[in-house]
Amino acid sequence: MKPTAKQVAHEAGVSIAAVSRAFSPGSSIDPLKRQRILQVAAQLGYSSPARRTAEVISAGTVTLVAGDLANPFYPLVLDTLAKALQAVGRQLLVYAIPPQADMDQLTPQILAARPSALVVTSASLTSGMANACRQHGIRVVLLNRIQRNVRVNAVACDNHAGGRDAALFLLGRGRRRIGFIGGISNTSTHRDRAEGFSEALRESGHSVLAEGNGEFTYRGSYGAVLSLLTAKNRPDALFCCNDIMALAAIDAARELGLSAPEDLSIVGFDDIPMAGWRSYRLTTIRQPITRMISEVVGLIQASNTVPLDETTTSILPGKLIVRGSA
Amino acid sequence: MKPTAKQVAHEAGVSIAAVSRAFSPGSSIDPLKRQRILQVAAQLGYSSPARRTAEVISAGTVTLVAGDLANPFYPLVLDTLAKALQAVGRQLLVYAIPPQADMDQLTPQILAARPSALVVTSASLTSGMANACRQHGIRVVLLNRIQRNVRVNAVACDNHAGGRDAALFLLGRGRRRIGFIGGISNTSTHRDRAEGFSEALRESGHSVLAEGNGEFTYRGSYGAVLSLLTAKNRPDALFCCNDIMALAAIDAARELGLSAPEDLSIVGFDDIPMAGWRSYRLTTIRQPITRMISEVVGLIQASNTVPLDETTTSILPGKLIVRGSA
DNA sequence: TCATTGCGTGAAAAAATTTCATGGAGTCTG
DNA sequence: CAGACTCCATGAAATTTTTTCACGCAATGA
Repeated sequence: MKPTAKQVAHEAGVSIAAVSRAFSPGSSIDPLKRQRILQVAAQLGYSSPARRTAEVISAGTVTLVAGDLANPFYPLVLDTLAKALQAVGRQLLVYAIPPQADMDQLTPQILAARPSALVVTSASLTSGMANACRQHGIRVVLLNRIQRNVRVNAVACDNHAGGRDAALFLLGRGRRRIGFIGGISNTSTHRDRAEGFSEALRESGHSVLAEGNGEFTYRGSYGAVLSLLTAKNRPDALFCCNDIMALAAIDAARELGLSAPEDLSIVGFDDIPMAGWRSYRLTTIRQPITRMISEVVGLIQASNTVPLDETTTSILPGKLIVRGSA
Repeated sequence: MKPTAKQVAHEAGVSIAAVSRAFSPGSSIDPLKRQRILQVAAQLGYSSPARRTAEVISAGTVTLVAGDLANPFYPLVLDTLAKALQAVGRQLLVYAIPPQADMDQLTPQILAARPSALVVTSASLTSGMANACRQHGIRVVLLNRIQRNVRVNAVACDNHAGGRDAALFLLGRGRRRIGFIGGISNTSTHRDRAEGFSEALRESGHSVLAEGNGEFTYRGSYGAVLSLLTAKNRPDALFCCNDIMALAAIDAARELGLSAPEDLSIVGFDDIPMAGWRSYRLTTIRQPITRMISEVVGLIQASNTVPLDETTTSILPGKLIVRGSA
């Protein structure tokens, strides 16, 4: 009836001991053999007792690998995700990793906990990690990160269109000397927003006047904007790759006695709570967090019906929220 | 040499099967008997394989039960804690629970994951939970929460002294019509800060002019401050129980054409990153997050040497950071 | 009062893990 | 380059643990 290690051993042509070892992390066994055994075991639906315990422990838990919690957008994501999972009877575990840390170092730990799914918002998912997850039957969802070289699920805001919208809006406001404050250049959020933005400008016969690197932080953006605004050919508009950088831009402008929207227009991206605060009234592209999280939860919940290697990419439209800053 | 279930069974006067069952969650066994077996097992240093697996899984992991992630102070805590734990080779798991959710519902899930320690920053720890943790050998540290009815470790900023400092500072600035914007009244952070504040005023022969309830949120505070500032006897100073409420106070004042520090002084509590932003320059009491987290990590690391029922309460001094708002 | 149901229990069967002895691949050493 | 040595993977067997099974006891309901 219930599959046993003996059956798996027979099927895989190895000893029972080998099967046991395949399921005990850290025991001495050829990785290839382990892989073969685990595959056979998966086919027969076999789990070792230890594995079953682990499954019970982690039943219904989802692991979030989050970086850059200094950006208020991500606590917001964390909060929303936690609540959404709660609503479907699941729990959220968070690995908060420092921005520069290597995700591969975390891999064993994350896999050992056997989450039913992995949601990644940190910088990058290595393909090694992705493969390891596939092998262990862990569904992976990239949130607000698109990675073309790896076959995983992804949910993101339409960053490209958002960038376009920002450009068209600024042009519509009559701005022509338009600057751009970027984040970290090898992230998809930066790349897509930047591309959409400059593409739309180009199509309208314009181009990006000046560029600064704000590193996705307040401080980074503040400095970058100060130098952009004190340069010879001062921009009359700035599109910032995320909201904290846009808020920093407003503050940097104020430092120079300039104010938005009179002296320059400023547009952000994310729509974090502070964007609506009275001292900023930031015009920004709102990411549809609730819908994004719904998608993520949907993908996770589909675990039972949809095969693991059938991956989906959801690109949800953002929305331009016009407030006072542009 | 290594203790076995047989020995435990003999010692406890039960069958081997019973020992096995005691270690499998959800199996049919008298809770009292389970408890007795677990106790004997602990004495002999026995763990079932399943339990050992669980221990490996959760080795070095600390669970953070966090509420109110909308207050940027807590993501900051989360971030700092994650990095501190990383530095000592541990990992951080976060249960993000909605502010109003019942922690007792989470208890089984949290205990099943067998974290080596539990850090709680959410509203309240029930004594049932605390007892369950003690029984399972899980060290509990309350962070920024003091609870006198439960014997657990606690690390917090000296909220009482912080409240006093705020009061004395405002008096020193010549303010006399001093208002207070509170958070949620049954939290120790609210209570201690409010008490320290009004106590210091009283000792100097003054008193709190008016009180508003900001519910620890921007929106709540904004409304409360608006009504306080449009009332007959307008305060010339406000002490807000945390920083987002203080930032809301500055914004509400601006809405009425008033500005800090000219028309009124505003002091916050926490020193979140936004407090230093140019548009606010909030004078506030800085919580020593790094030191607090060090203490927390120290308490967790002491697991091996210090007995579980020896609890410590660390109250660390905050520091008044004078910026522009008062 | 008497089924009936559900739960806890130990003995025994079944299953899994660990130990042990072995052999082969790689590596250092003379 | 041979020989000794180490390291690690491996299956058989011993050991340990889990699960099944049958039973007994208490609570529930007709």
